[in-house]
This record gives sequence, structure tokens and C-alpha cells, in this order.
Amino acid sequence: MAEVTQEGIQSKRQAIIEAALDIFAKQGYEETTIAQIAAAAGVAVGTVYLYFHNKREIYTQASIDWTKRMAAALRDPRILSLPVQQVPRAMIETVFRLCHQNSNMMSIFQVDIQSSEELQQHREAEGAITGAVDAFLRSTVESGQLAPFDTMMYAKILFGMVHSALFECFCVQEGRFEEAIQENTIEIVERLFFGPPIASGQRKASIRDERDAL
Amino acid sequence: MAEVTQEGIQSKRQAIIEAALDIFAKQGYEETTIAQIAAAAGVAVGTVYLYFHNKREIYTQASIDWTKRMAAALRDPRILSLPVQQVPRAMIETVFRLCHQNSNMMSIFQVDIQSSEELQQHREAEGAITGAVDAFLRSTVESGQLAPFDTMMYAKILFGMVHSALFECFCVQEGRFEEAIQENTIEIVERLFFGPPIASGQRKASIRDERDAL
Amino acid sequence: MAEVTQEGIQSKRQAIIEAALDIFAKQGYEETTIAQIAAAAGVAVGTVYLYFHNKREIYTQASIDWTKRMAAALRDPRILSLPVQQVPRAMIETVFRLCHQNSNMMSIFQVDIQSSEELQQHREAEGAITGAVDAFLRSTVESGQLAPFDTMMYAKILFGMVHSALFECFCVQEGRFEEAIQENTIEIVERLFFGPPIASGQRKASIRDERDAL
Amino acid sequence: MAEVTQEGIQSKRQAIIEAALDIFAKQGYEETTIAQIAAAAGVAVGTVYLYFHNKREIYTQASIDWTKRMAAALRDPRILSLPVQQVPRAMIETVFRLCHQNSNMMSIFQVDIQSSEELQQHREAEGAITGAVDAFLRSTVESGQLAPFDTMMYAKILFGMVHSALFECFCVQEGRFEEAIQENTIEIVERLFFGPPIASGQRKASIRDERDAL
DNA sequence: AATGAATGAGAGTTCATTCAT
DNA sequence: AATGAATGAACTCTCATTCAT
Repeated sequence: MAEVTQEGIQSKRQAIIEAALDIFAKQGYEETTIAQIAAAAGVAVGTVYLYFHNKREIYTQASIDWTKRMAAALRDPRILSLPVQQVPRAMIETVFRLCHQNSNMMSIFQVDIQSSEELQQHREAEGAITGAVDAFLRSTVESGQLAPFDTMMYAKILFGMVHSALFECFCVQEGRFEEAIQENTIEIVERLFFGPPIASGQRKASIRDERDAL
Repeated sequence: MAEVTQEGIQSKRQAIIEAALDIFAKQGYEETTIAQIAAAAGVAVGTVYLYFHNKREIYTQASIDWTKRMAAALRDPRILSLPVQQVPRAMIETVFRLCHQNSNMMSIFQVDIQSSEELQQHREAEGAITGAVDAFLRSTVESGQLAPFDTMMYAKILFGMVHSALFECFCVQEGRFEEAIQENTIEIVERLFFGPPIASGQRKASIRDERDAL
Repeated sequence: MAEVTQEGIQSKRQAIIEAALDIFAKQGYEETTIAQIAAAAGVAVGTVYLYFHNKREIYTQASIDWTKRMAAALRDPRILSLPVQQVPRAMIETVFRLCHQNSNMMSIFQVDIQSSEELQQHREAEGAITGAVDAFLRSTVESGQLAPFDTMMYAKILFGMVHSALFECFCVQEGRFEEAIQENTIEIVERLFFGPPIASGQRKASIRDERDAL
Repeated sequence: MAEVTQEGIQSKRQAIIEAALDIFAKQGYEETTIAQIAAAAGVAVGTVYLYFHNKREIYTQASIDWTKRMAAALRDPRILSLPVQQVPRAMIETVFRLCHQNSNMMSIFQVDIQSSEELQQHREAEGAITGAVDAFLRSTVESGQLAPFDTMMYAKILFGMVHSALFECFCVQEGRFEEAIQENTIEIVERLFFGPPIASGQRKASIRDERDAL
């Protein structure tokens, strides 16, 4: 019985988060009112405050919830069991698909962090994503499939790139050029990991020379 | 005298934009009040409305102003006259330096677009940046220094990556790890353009050596 | 309990209308602030907006409320059961008495209509008054006590006259000459319906007699 | 030259009044800004304040200006030289025509008086109208064409009626039913002065005869 | 636990008025 | 006399938060 209540609490909490996620994504943080979230979640305004202390906490939790979904998608064993060369494409296609399905949910990343506690939570949530990417990168390095490099930093920077491409694709361009943006993003990552570099052509060696000369 | 007035008007408008830029960057859009901007600009509240129709217009203009500064920095002839291999590093160092100087100004990119007019203005402003990068990329392709590719799309995606790295660096990490983030970002771009890809495991040692040598 | 709530809501709404009516009458529409109305009604500013969408709606409702009181007073069976010759006096005395009691409430008619919806509401409310007068006039015509004429138009024009006399009496003259204005207004209407016309100089004495007899 | 300046001043003052009259009539008092009036009058905002102390003074003067035009129209010798029986129709037709030409200028009477000084000025202005009517009524009484009555009070009440009919006609009904409202208003006044009263039911035919005989 | 009516601080915005030029 | 940029008080309206039920 306690468990049932527990579940009831959790489902109501989750309903609020999902309603919030949806409305925040559509309207942005400031334009969303608690009344709207409550109505969409099928509860009263006061009830929202039983589960969250204030509006920002709802936002933070919703944002983290969405980030966790991304991280979970990236940890999909079906992706990680692929040959290394196919993983970048699989990961990027996965996040594009996720955003495509939850079309305007990208804007959920747009609110700036205000308290250090929030920062901590956001870091943890983003860490789940970059951690997933990092885990993959590290494993490939360890197995000798990739040369050693700062995997965590690369994971962060590359996820930043993908994230920014997703934002451009689904927020700025509103879904137009999805194919082109996705494919070019994949191309960049694949080229970075598996080459050849753009400069290659026939003169790849000589470029090397020039760089060495610097 | 007309010129003085003209200058006076422009300086007052500029003072408001600069005050706004500063406070928006510090506090975020919603947390910033017109009264604060007016006070910081040394004018009365009503005066702000002589130069801007509403709060969002101030934000948009301030944001564009900042974007233009970035674009201008990237168009610096001293960068473009460098050997191709040195340009990515020069560009990335430039924007990192600009953000370092205007520390918390990165967050100015964070507000989502609300009207199609705003979208148009933001596109133009961002287009100035990606256009600068694109111009460089195209010229290198045309001169045969780089193999052909979708330069505009690459410019957008890569600027997205750098921008997201800047945000991570100056907003999330508040300046910590600046060196590491900057260097890894440069490394990724250089590797992409001038290789070798990370996967070329057998040459691992030499790459390391080269990097250490730089 | 539902009834209590219902009553509570209605009483609060009514309290706001009454407070508004009072302050609008004293100060005029534009000079009245929501804060004043809220204070006078004993509620918070926000509460006012729970019952009305905006300031004009408060005004419109208050204005209609007052018009309805007038209409109700004119429909008093005690008036309508009087002999026809006594009805005009009774009606005019009634509205003068009502305005006397709610001294400065006349000015509530002074704001011009702005939306077609408002126009519709005002027409309905004023229609309640002129309708009451018209109903009386029509019944007298139907019973042959008055010759046929455009009863609705007469009702409107004559109510306009009385209303304007009330405004002159209670707004412009601030209650002075109440007796004289009222009596002359009654005299005009009685003369119009039951004559003789002013021009019939020879019957002057008999008119006096008839009036004295009432 | 001083005279020229004097004329210049007067013409500029008059230009402001006329611009104000027009815009007040169209938009109402509060919705009209000094900037609009200045623009319409072809002067700078500051200039308006050279001729009027504040916004209400402009309104008051404009309102008085319009009232004076009405009064002047009613004092037209062509009206006063008519046979007594034709004067009411002539006067009412005159004011309807004036309002028809300056269609929405009726609403200029709608703002309530706020200071006793304003009250005084409005009384004087309205006195010019009712005085004109009163003068006519008195002269007819003195010449024995009408029986004695409180001419001033009648003038006020009847002008109130006509004014209210004008408001109904041009503000509420926006010009519809102009003919019907005007004719019924005339009929009421003619009946009042020259009879017979409506109550003379069985004698309807003879009423017509009497009216034709006037 | 759940409700939703009530709150009231605080925001953006307007515009009559001023005054240095 | 004429200007119009600058002012800032004051307004309406919103909505996160509370709390009696």
C-alpha cells in the first residue's frame, strides 16, 4: 500500500514533468505558467507545489529528464555493439531521431543556469551524455582502435557540436535541411576519427610537412 | 551641430546597448529590468524607449551588436593573410580572446527567437560570422588547398562547435580550463582539416610527438 | 457549501462592482485606478482580475449594473398600476429619487463606447430602460388612452431628456435646483402627453388647474 | 506688425484647437496624445505648451469652441426671423446638420468636468446655447405667442433632449436613423409648443389639421 | 494529499510636461 | 517664439506562491 502511494506520487510527479517538458519546449521558460503546466498534467496549481518547490525546480527537473533520455538513447547496447566505424553515425542519427520525434524539445536547453546548485545538476545531467560518449571513446582507445586523446574533452566538445547542430536544425531552421545538417555532422565526426582529413587530396603528405615546419 | 546631435544620439543609443549587453550577460534576459539598463546607461527609463520600441528590441540589437563584433574579429586581414594551416588556430584563439575579455558575454546568445523578424535579424548576424568562416573555407577550396565540401554547412556546424565550447568554457565552467578547452577545440579542427584522423593507430606515437613539439 | 462558495463569489464580484461604481462616479473612469477599486472592495488587486478581464470590463459591468437598477425601478408595479396621467410624474420622480440617493452616480453614463461588444451590452442595458418606458407607452396606446405614435423612439428621446436633466441636476449643478429641474421636466412630459401646448395662450389658466389637481 | 504677430499667434492657437477637436472627437480624451495634436496642428510638442497650460485646457477650449459654433448656428438671423411655428424645426435641423457635417464631434461633450473652473467655463459655453434658445422663447412669450413658462429651464431641458438625441444618433447609432431621430425630436418639440397633446386619441385627424394649420 | 481562490510585488510601457538650445 | 529630446511618475496587468478548506 505504501508502495502504491509511492507509485501514485511518482506517476503524478512524472506527469507534471512531462507536461512541463512539453510546454516549456513549445513556449519557453518565462512564457510558461504554472497554471498551464498544472492543467496539462491534470492536477491543481497547488498540487504542483507538493512535488516541486518552485518553477525553476520544475524546469531543472524537466530539463534533466530530457537530458537523461538522450543519455539513455546513447547508451543503447545496439549502438555500442556496432563496429567502431559505425558508432558515430549511429549515435548522431539516434539523437537526431529523438529530437525529430520530440520536435521542439531542443529549446529546453536554452535557459541559463542561475544558481550553483542548478549548475551542479546540469553538469550531472550533461555528464550523463558526455559520459556515454566518453565511455565509448575510452573503450576504443583502450582496445587500440583509436589513438589516445583527451576523450572526455573531445566528448564534450563534439557533443556541443552535435547539440548546436540539433538546435540549428530543429529550433532555428524548424526541421528544414534536417538530412543535410545530420549528414554533414556525421561526415565531420567520421572524418575526424577515421579520415582522411579534408586537406588530403594528393598532397596530404606535403601538408604534413608544412605543419611540421610551423 | 547637426553632427553633434547625430553623434549624441548614436552615443546614447550605443550607451544603452552596451549597458544592456553587460546586464543581460550578467543576469539573463528575464532577470534584467529596463530600469537597470537605464540606470547603467545613465539615462531615464523613458529615454530607453526613445531608441527602442520594447525590451526584446534592446536584447536583439545588443545581441546583434555582439555578434557583429565577433564577425569583425574573424574578418581581420591579419588572420586571413596567414598560411591556411594557421588560420583555424588563429580564428579560434581570436574568439576565445574576445570572450575572455568580455567574460560573461557569451550567455547573450541564449534567448530563443520569438518572431520571424527576430529570426531574420539573428540569421543575418550569425550569417556574418559563419559567412566569414565560409569565405575562408571557400577560398581554400578554390585555391586547391582543401578538397571540395559543403563549406557553408561546415562553417555553421564548426562555428556551432566553437560557440558551444565557448559557452561551456565561459558560462558553465566560468573560465576554468580555458586553455584545455581552447586547445582541444583547435586540435579537433586542425585534425579535421589537416589530419591525420584519430583512428590511424599505427602512427600514434609520432602524432603525440608532433603535438608535443608544437 | 457549494452555495456558500457561489454566494461568496457573487458577493465578492458584487463588492467590486459596487466599489467601482462609487469610485468611477466620484472620479471618472480614467482617474480611477484598479488599486483604489480593490482597496474599496476590500480585496487585493489580483483578485479584481479574477472576476474581470480588465478595467473597461469593470466599468462596463458597473455601468450596466446601475442602468439595470434604474430599469428595475421604472418597472415597479406600483408605478404601472397608477392612472395613466400620473405615470410620467411617478417615473421621473423615481429616477430623480434614485439619483438623489446615489448622488454622484450619474456620471457613470459618461464614458464613450469603444468596442462593438461594449456597444451591444450598453444597448441592452439602456434598452431595459427605454423598453420599460416603451412598454408603458404602448399599453396606453393599445388601450386607446394615447393616440398612436412611434413609442420606442419617443421613449428613447424622452429618456434622453430626463437623463440629461439628471446629469445637469446631479453632475453639473451638484444637486442644486433639484426641485425646479424635476418639476419642469415633469411639466414638459405631462404637457406633451396630456397638454395643452404652450402656444394655446387662452387655455393657460386651465392647464394650471389641471396640474394643481394632480 | 504687432497685429500680424497677434494674428499669427491666434491662428496657431486656433490650428491647435481645431486639430485637438478633430482628434478628441475621433479617439476620446485619454486616447489622444499631445504629440498627435501637435503633429496634426503642424507644430512641435513644446509649442502646444506655449498656448495652453496643460492637456485638459486644450480639451476645455476645444470643447467650448465647438459649443460656440453650435450657439452661433442657433443665433442665425435666418432662423430667428422665421414664423414662430417654424423655429423649432429650423433649430433642430440646424444642429443635426452641424453634427452630420462634423460627424463624430458629438463625443466631445463626453468628458466629465473636474475642476470648478472648468465647470464655470462649461456653464458659460453651454449657456451660450441655452441662452440662444432661451432668448427665442422669451421673445415669443413677450410677444404673446407662447404662454409664460420658465423659459430658461425649458431651454436647458429641451436642449438636453436634443443633445442626447444627437448623441444617440451620431455616437451610438453612428448616423443610422438620422432622419427618424431628427423628425421625432422635432415632432416632440412642436407638439409641446403647438400641440395637440398625444392623449387626444379620438381627435387624431384633427391633430394633423392643426399641425398643417401652423 | 489535493485544491484553487486569493494575494501583492513587480514588470513593461506610456506620455504629459519640461527646458536647454 | 519654437523645438523635441529627455524625463520619471504612475498606470494596468501578470503570475509565482500561499494557505484555508
